[in-house]
Amino acid sequence: MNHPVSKGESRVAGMTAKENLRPGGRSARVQASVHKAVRELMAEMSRADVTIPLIAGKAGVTPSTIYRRWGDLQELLADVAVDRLRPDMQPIDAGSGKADLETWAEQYAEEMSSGPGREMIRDVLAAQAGANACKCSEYTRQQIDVIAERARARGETFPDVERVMDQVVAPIMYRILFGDVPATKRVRDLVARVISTTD
Amino acid sequence: MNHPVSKGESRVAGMTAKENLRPGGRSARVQASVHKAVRELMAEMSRADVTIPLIAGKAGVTPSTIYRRWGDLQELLADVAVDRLRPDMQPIDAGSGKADLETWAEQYAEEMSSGPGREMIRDVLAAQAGANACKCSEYTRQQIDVIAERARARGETFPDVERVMDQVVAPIMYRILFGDVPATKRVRDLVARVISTTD
DNA sequence: TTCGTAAAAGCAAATTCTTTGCATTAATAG
DNA sequence: CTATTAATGCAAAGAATTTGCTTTTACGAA
Repeated sequence: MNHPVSKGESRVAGMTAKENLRPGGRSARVQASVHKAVRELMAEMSRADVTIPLIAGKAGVTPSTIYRRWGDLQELLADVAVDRLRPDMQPIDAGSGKADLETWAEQYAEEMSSGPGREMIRDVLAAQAGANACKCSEYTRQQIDVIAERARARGETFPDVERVMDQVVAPIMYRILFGDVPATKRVRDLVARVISTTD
Repeated sequence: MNHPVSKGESRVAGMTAKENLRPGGRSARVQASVHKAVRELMAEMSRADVTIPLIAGKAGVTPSTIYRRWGDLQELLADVAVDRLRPDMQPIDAGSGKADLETWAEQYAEEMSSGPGREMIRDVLAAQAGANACKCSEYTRQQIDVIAERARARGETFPDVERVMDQVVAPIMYRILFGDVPATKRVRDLVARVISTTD
């Protein structure tokens, strides 16, 4: 009922010490091994069968360490999921703002509607801490921002980022979350509409 | 790992028996008392403190009954949440399709972004069974359908229901889920746009 | 470097939740 | 009314969670 829980990093510190030169302090090492254990376990078994004692065993820490740092399984899974949802590359340059957005949106829809994608989103949204969810939409916003900047640099008009969030990202995510899997055609239509109604 | 779980009603049956004339069979009674217990407990304490043994005690059943019927707390909470998310009335008639939609959307945004609203949505989405989430968007679709039919009966043009889902409902829900609370003005703008771009 | 301090981790016992087999009760069909 | 099937109660066994206390580790200061 009262977790010290400092989420993610606990203090990546300056580390003047002898050993420990590489990554971070002990906290960082524990976090890394726990995250790794979670990813591996999620890959080899059903999410319903992953438990904290299991994770702890695989990560080489005690369960109480995990309970104290993350509070419960939900929060830990959300923490790991957010990590995995961070884009690992810039949006592909397809020649024009519209093509860029189309390419990006199709990939986004595909990744997010995949089995693992849905699970990660669920994990993020299921957690109490809303911060993780915020981070996710922030990642998305940044990607779109890159596309928008690129378009403007080319001298094209491009809709406001928030407009894109409302008219492209939101519908895709809504349908993924509430049952439908958005078809490619639908995604293209969303992009076409937001581009064509750009003020 | 292997729940008989027949979700909701198990068979509201014909009940020829002497007693039991009113609601349904034993199953229905148990479901009702468990749902009631959940609602009451959620009202009087933090969601994190609500446990199955607690619910069972308040509902006058044994924990194993709940485990066998619902599988786990998540599923039970989702089941209760869906119930509470079912609209209890038709959308208000505000004179025109646009006004109807505006009125409905503002109320929807307010209810869903409230504390209890967010919790219910989270509960629904966190559950494994996707059926509950589907039901939710189905409720919404039906409400909009009523508004659309009314508008057409008046001879107005009104956007396709799926367009409204994409351009009004989805953005509202996305922002609620991923951090923002949509302001009234934003909701009005969404409605204005979907109405003004009706083919 | 060495020492002191504070945060984090280990350990283990106590508690609470979850699962399961078996007995019992209730609802339905015949 | 009786047989059958499904659902619940009960209680023991198994896991997970919580917690107090000890030990380790990282970091700052002397």
